[in-house]
Amino acid sequence: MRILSCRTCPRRPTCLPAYASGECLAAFEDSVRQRELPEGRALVHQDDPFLGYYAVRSGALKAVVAASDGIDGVIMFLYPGDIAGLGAMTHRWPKSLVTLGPTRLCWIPEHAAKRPELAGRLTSLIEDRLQRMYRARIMRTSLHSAKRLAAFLIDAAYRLAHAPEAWFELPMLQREIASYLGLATASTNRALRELQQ
Amino acid sequence: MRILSCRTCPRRPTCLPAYASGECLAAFEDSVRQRELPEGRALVHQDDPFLGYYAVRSGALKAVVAASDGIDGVIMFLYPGDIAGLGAMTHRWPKSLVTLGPTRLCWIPEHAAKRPELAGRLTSLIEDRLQRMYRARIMRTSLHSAKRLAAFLIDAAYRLAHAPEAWFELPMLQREIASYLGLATASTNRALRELQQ
DNA sequence: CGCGCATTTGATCGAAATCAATATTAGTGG
DNA sequence: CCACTAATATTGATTTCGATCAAATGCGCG
Repeated sequence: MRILSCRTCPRRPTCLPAYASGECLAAFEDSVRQRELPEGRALVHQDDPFLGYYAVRSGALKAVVAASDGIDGVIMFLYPGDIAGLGAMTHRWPKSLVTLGPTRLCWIPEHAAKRPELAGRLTSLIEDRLQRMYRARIMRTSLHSAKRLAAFLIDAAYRLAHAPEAWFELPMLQREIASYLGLATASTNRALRELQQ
Repeated sequence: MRILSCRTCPRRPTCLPAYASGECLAAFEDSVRQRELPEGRALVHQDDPFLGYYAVRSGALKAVVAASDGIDGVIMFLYPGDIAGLGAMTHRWPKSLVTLGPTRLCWIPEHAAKRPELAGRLTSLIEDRLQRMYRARIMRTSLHSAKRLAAFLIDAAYRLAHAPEAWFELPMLQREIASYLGLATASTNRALRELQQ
């Protein structure tokens, strides 16, 4: 009996085997391994050797980089449906990944992702990521704190609220949002309550 | 007689066919087309359909995006050896590309870049781009104006000064640097002369 | 309960935006 | 080759935003 099934996985549309089927999908499923982590654990550390991708099934993670001068910053958040490792495969992990809560993941070994049938899909996932970074970049350089935060929240809502609920929970701390947005925690807080009116 | 030869191209190490040889390289060369543009021309416009990559042989370009509210910003600069289109291929060009001076390019049609022998190379180019964006992102959120400008200049020097000269020319205007760094033109200017001492 | 951590809030300060005015450069046509 | 023009660069004065510092409040947990 197979513990894990991509066939029935609700996140398949955003995952690597989105369009895979038949033999290819079966082989893929067999090489994927599930993993579960509690809050505050490092899934990978910066400069760890890259061995495979991780697909987020539930929970969330932050990507943290330590800059040269000791400043460390949150450069992105990974939500369910996201794939970690898209910028790492050639060499090493460029950032650490830390869980923001209990998190379930699928580990996709590199050889499974590199199947020729999936090459196009992998490329398009990386491109999507690149485009998302472009958009995030504009928002971060051209908007002031309140609007910047608003843009962050809209993005988070879009990616976190899978059910069309009227509310959703943010898995990260305000200080982590602040680091991500390049603001002080105090400013972030003020912007937040300003938006709450 | 072949007008264009990747074999002898000094930029091949950073280009798509870096490690290609023999038959593959010959076929690649045959499908590439050269193109030359004067200053201030748009190579592609935002949302144009994507038909292929462009490798910069000489000159430079800026990548400009028009945000929703009319603000347009310079997202990146392309220097000789860079490849344009790494974030576009699935759909459309996410940004406009405008020459900053007379610029020579190689157009690489999509089918040529998608040759299976080059798949790995293409992926690693996209990853390099992604990593560069990560690094640029840290620098932009964690540094103040003078250091931010310094980081930009170091990057530009590294990518522009192919001959180990003691100086090099920046192909873009100060206002474009300002847009790229998310500063006012006045602040950029002040930071520049502060660095000049 | 009390400790540690996160959030909230206030007061102050500084960096950079903005506004505004010149200087410099480049480009154009006479 | 020289006005004339437009665009860019430079510089100063002022203001605004957000960082920083500091203190208080709230909260979860052993």
